[in-house]
Amino acid sequence: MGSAILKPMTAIKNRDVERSRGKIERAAMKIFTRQGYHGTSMREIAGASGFSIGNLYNHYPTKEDLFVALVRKYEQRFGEQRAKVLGEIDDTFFQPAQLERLAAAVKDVVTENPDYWRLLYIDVVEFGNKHFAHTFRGWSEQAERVLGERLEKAAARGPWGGLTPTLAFTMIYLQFVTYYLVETLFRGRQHLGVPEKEAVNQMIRLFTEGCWAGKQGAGSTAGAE
Amino acid sequence: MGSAILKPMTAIKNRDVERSRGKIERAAMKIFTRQGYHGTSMREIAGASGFSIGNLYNHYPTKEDLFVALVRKYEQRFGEQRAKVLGEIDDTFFQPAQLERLAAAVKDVVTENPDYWRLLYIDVVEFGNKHFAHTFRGWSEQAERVLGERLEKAAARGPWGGLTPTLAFTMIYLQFVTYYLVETLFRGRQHLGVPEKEAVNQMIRLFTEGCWAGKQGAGSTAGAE
DNA sequence: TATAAGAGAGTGAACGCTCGTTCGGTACAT
DNA sequence: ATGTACCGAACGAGCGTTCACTCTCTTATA
Repeated sequence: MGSAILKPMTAIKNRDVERSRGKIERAAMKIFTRQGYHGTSMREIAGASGFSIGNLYNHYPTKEDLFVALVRKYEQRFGEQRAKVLGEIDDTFFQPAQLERLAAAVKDVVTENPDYWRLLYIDVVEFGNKHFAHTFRGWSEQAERVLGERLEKAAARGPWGGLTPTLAFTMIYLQFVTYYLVETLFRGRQHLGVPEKEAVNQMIRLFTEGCWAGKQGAGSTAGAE
Repeated sequence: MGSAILKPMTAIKNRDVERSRGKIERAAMKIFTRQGYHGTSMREIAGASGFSIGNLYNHYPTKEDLFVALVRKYEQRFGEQRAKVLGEIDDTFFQPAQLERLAAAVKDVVTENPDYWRLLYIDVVEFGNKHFAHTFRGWSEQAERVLGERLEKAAARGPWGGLTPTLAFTMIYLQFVTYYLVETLFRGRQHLGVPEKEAVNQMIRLFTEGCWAGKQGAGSTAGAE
């Protein structure tokens, strides 16, 4: 109670502290994601952020605590960006034009946050996925929460057979993520052998129309030979 | 020529050398993939392999050379395994039953080689993808080479619209890989919210039948409500 | 209003330790 | 004798972390 009156300084100071931590974390992120956790020294981070080694330990008890701070910060930032992108999609998810928009959105989210994925990979190989594991549990529940109502409306619009709309959407989303991850982070320029536009086109066609020539009605409409 | 006669020892010795290197590389792989490149010391590798530090340098000029040897070895091993699995698939690729077999095969390849993927992630974050980048270029060309004839036969069997069989197959393959990678390496147990069997079932359904309720003939054949 | 006391951001030398790598050496097969 | 797989102490550099310190504000007291 009344802490704002008893300590008016904290409000001003906190802004400086946050600015310093921002500087430190920006520098740390840059180096960690390019050299890995064990390949990065506190001295490098200190030098790049413009602070002394000692001061780093005023803000973060250990090197790992600094790393964890980065994980939390960029996890939240990425989560917000993803939620924003998914929020802008209307309930016509599965129409080709809408999937094209989804692909473009995924491209932005993936290519604008390469360091988020690098952080994830660092955690996987150097910490046994200790800090990120929770992200991958209940992924579809998250999708359900964010897209639930709209997906139900989409589901009511057509025949779905045994296909679950939420699952279908998550799989399509994942396919786009994988495509752009390989293209950017793994430097597989045109890894599918065709330009991006064509690759996306093909993915959408596959997802919307399917590829099974033997499907119920198709066999009779086109010559098999 | 005649080196086998001039140097009979080398043949015998080489076997010992290969056995030693095998021991070293097995130990190195285990530690590298659990702690990253910079998080692993030559002393640890020496201890785990049962050799001295000095002897490691008789076989590998530097620590990075040892790492590169691992990359080449396991890249080849993984490539062979993948080729074997793909070779066993007959030319009815896109039938649900066949895709189910493909999913099972991908599951084996992914879950039996988690360290291959860890090595890849290490290279991405600690070496800027220096050693693995070439793997991701011309991926579909590789698929074309391995599956070419069979895919052409499959292509001749049905109507494909604008869909390229090779691309379709690669995308399906990638989707399965992604699914099992997330399940095993990223510990996202049932990350799609349903058991594996159901998830694979849904993926296959999506790929074979598509999900677009508005597709040409579907509206009239099934009740939309 | 002037001032002493306190809190805490920032510093960098120093500590104990581990790192990758080197090198003089042994043991043994040819 | 020659070559080589193997050893392990030693080297210089660099690591994460600590600590005694300064400087700048805020707050309490006179």
